[in-house]
Amino acid sequence: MDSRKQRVLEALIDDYIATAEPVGSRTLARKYGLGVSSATIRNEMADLEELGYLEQPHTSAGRMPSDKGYRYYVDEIMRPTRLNARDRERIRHAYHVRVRELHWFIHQTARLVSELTLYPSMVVAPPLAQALLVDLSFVPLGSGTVLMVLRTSTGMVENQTLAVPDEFDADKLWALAWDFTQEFRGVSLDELKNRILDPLQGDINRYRELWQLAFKWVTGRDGDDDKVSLAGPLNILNYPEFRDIEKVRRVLGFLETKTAVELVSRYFSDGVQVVIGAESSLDDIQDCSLVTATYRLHGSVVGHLLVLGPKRMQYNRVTSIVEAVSEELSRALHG
Amino acid sequence: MDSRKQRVLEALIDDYIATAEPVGSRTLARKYGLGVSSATIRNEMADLEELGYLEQPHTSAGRMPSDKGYRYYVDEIMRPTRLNARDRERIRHAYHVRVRELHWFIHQTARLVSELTLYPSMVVAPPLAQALLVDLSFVPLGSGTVLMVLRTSTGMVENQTLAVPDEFDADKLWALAWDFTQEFRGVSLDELKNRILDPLQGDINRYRELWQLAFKWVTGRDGDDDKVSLAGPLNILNYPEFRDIEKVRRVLGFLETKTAVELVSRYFSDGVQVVIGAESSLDDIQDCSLVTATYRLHGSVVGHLLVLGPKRMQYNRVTSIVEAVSEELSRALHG
DNA sequence: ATTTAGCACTCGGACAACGAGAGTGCTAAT
DNA sequence: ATTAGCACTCTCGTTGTCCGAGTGCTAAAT
Repeated sequence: MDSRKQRVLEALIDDYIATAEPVGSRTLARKYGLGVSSATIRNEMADLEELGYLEQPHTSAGRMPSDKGYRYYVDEIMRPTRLNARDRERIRHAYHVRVRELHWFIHQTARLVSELTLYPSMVVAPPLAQALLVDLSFVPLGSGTVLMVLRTSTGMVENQTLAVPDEFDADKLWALAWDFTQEFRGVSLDELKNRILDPLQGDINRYRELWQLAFKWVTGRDGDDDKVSLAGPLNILNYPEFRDIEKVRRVLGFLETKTAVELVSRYFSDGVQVVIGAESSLDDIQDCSLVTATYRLHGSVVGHLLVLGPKRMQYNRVTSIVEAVSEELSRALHG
Repeated sequence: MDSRKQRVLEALIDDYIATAEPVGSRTLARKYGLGVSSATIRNEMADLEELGYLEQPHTSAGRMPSDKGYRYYVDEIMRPTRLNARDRERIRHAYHVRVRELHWFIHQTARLVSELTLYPSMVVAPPLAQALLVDLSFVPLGSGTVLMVLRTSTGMVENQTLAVPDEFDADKLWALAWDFTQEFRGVSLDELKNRILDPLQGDINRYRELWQLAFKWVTGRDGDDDKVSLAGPLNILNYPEFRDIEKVRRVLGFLETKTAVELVSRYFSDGVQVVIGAESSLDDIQDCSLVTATYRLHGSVVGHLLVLGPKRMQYNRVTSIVEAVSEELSRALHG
């Protein structure tokens, strides 16, 4: 792979990304200043194909990048672009608000990323199972309902209104929450699940039912509702590779069922990762690429951020965006 | 419109609903026991077309119902079907849970309806603007954050975590919430917006900033986030009329932007309503029908429920489902 | 030893011609 | 009033043809 081959590959991928059409030698010679004739390029292309970087949909068509070609492009050729001032500003100011709710951050981030990239984007919240319980409190709302508020070490504040069997006054509830917190502070929700619910003694006994409700609620929080925020799914309809309704169904279905959560935990390591086509080994998104990044809370990786698009994705722009946003998000969560 | 025409129209619509193909006279004569020959039916069909109930995509095709035809079918011909035991059970048990969160009910309902009908479904929560403030409370979460909890007369419990300027202890917060509640109880959020924020005096003055935050939060709640729950949008991909990506984009876009909220308030009256095609005068869903219903809280209508599908919708089944669910939901909210 | 011009070849897509099939409307017979 | 029969119309799928884009190869040029 000499440097001219690289330049040919780069030009071809750039063109294919822009047009979604197989690229021929003539086009390449004309539009990109490669300084050689189309015949020479033809030879180079034949070589690149033999090496596995390009493929041909059929004999007399131009060539398009293979997964391996994209991989080489992403790893070796592509240089990160600097985002324009407008986008940088947008990212910088995205989190300047009073709201401190983790869900809000997640949601906001997904929207921001999908609007900047024009691809669908998902943000995965810190997995609750690994979070440690910080405290639990109850807020009496009257008429037999109570608001339970759970705080965890990942900064999540989850809450839910429940119907409770008896009326409780504020003091009783306060005492109960206190006891609960004392009992379980610092325990991970995952581990909590395996705790046997001690038969309660003494004073506490009267609150058994509420205690049990709380326990059940706290440990039952891993239904992945709300843990993932999806934005801009319809963006994929703008790309010609999704003209086929079956593909749309697969991809949107994939996004909707949030299989991505599981997937993303596989590309867990820090930093920006690119997954191209079949590399994900997920049938539904064989024709897609993903760009993922992690974000941090107090220095440790707690969640992921993900962009899904056609393989013909603007990798350099997307990776830049994803990197900038994940950094800004980590910074915002820290403060 | 004699009774035989009615029967022909009914058979034709039933067939068209089942097949999505224009129906010819021969098919009608063969599959439905109308007791007359295809020639007779042909004459009837010609009449029905002249009356505006049917239309022909082109000369030598069968016929399909026009909007007017569907309208007649819905209003005059169709008889409600009794749901099967399984579905009835499903609806009856849908709300047997301890969770008392309005959002949960909304979400659950949307899912239930879309799964039963196999069409996309939306549920619109009670408009906050018209709700009256019942009370506001603050829960200190430590490290400069506070959870604000708002209760309204529509049973909504909204809450949000905010970063606050100073540390507050529980007593101060309690006092502040008490004052806030005293000041504004019974005021609708809409009206509250027009209240001038009295310059605070005396003791309260110290909390000015938190007070303002709370006020801003309470009155700023009508961004329609969360007010609408959408389920099963991808169901439309199962119907052949949405083979075309442009239509899909329009309809999913319509659902995503939640224009439906505004639309639905126009069909506000109680009970189950059917809107067919152009009747909605919304370009994006010209090829769709909607079935809407209202649900009640303590006897008065507070929200809506909506199913969107192709005009070729199973009107009788959908109306039955929507009716049963909205009743069950009202019942559940009442308790 | 590379590069390039030239040329024959291949393949898909667009287009027209065509026939089959479905369905109609009309007329005449029942 | 109904129905059988028939000519007519229109769509859709198939087939054949042509065109253009693009290739690979060979031979000439640098």
